[in-house]
Amino acid sequence: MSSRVEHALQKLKATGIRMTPQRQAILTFLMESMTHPSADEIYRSLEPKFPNMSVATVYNNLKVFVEAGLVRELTYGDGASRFDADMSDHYHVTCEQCGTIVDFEHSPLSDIEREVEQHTGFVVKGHRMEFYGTCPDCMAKSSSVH
Amino acid sequence: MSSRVEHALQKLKATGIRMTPQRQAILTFLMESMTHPSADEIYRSLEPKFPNMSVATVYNNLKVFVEAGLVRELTYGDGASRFDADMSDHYHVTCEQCGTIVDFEHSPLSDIEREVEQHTGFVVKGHRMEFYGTCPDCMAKSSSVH
DNA sequence: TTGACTGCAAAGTGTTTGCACCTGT
DNA sequence: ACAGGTGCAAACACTTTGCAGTCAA
Repeated sequence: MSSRVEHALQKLKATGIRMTPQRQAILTFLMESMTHPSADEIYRSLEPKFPNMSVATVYNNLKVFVEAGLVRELTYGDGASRFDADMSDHYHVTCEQCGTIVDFEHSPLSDIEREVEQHTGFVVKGHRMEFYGTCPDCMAKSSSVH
Repeated sequence: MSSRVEHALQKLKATGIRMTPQRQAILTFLMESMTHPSADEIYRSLEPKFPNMSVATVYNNLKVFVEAGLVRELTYGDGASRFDADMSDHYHVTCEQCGTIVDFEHSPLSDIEREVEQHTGFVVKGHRMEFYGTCPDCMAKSSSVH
């Protein structure tokens, strides 16, 4: 298990949150995954290891993680929420064809946040930016259809 | 009725989409509204005028408008989608306390889109940015609680 | 030991769909 | 006339909740 996961587990323990095999498996899976999985994807991925685990447990734990500040919930137009255990500042690029979500590292645009504050009178705590388009794979596929 | 609404109705007609009182009312309400209402809010707002209209009709028509490029669907973490008939480039500022959504005019960040393309190989069609924080009203309320 | 967690099933939301009837063009 | 729209209810997908039994600390 990576030290990142261990660090997260420590953080949970410090908050008085109990450690269970399911909880640990869900968090580990999320932290080691690059694909921003949905609750159902997590559920199905862990099924071999936890055949009796219920979806409710996945949802319950995701909520615990989000509240503990370990995980971020991403909502898109389509169906289910996706979950991201990478809490560093980064944006997402989504393929409209196949649904792939890729990270894009970029320093946060704090200057534009200040602009928003000046124009709206809000106190801005953060922002979220999503790009959408077509991924290289889908581009290749559609261009090969002559 | 504003000329903006009339123009939109013309656009629909040109696409071969039939005009009905319900459809017209939903579109007019959306275009004259500043609050990015949800389907249910639209439904309830039009209830006095159309007591027999069903929610399905609201959803059906919103889908028609989105497909016709007249309306944009906004999804947030919480429950329902919200709909925005302002198709100009702008971003949204959401109050985490009361849920108010305010528009923020800003020239689109096309330079960062190009950056994304270079780093990810995607063809980027657009982006969406949401700011979140506290609105002036809620700030006043919380600071008055000594 | 005991409060927190799990699994299950049932309930809740928001949205879509199937179908008979109706209406705009 | 008739393709397309409406209203209604049932179906859906995702998520939450209630509860009895279980387990980590």
